[in-house]
Amino acid sequence: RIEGLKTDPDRVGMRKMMDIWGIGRASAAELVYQGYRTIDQVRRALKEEILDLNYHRRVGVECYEDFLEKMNRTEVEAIGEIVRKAVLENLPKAEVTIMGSYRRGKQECGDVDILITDPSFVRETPKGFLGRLVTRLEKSGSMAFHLTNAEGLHETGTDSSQSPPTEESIHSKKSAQVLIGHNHFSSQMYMGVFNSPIHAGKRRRIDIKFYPYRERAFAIVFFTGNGWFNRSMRLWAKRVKKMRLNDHGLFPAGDRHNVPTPADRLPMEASTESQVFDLLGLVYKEPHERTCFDDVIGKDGVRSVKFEPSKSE
DNA sequence: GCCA
DNA sequence: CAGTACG
DNA sequence: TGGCCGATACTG
Repeated sequence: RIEGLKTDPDRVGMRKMMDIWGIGRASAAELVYQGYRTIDQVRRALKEEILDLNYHRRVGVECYEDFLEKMNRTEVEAIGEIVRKAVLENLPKAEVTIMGSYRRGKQECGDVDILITDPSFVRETPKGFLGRLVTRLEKSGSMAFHLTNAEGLHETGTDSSQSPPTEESIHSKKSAQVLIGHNHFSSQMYMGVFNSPIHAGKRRRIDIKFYPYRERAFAIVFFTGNGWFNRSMRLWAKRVKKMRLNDHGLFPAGDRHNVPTPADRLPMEASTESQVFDLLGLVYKEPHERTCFDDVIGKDGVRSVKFEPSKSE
């Protein structure tokens, strides 16, 4: 099925299918192979039960147009404010900040990214907080759909609050992944759909993440982006500094013996973005300057970057 | 699909 | 595990 | 032309 689908209509169809949240290359190719090239064809097939999609994808289809629409900063701020209030009700000392393209100063934003930290939670996050937060937002009518099941989210398995996309269930499977290997950093992340407080009926994508206070500098860098800037920065960290960067910290690259569990190998400490750049020997860039791969520049040096592919290992 |  | 997502 | 981040996080 990866064969002769090279015609233009197929390319266009692929494009459209991939515009559905939750549909990537593989699934789009499959849909096109099955003859679906427009959102209306998908909706019709869904209604006639000729086609079946999982819950998250049904939400994606349901909100297709809304998700392709951009928001202005005022709307993003309005949504951020609603979330901030809800957070402060329970954690009065929490810091709630709008990240993503909004923080980079863009006039038009595709979604709302919210970072939550609290000086009271230095190395952990309040268990189940995000789930409870979202449940409250749901009760007050702000949440339209959930795209992840944050722990602490209205337990009762299949909930009735979600009506729209053909009902079914969302049973949360307590995957046996609770072994080692997980729980390393203990952050909380949530992805969902918010009812616009500005444009009635419009649904907006929202991501909310709660990080331990001591990880905040790294979390801020990550959540500010943009994506290419992050990738470039991580590549620099690995190739030039022999370290590994992610949203939880900057760590010395582990050897093969060392098998250091993230918990064991202590990360470099940083409490501000500037410190993260310093640790990496990079010229500090304001959020609005982080627009592409080449915006990552070494302090003492001209080279934008071309960090050698370090042939070995 | 993006970019060196 | 593959697929998708986030920046 | 050929690589391409994250010991990412989540779902099924």
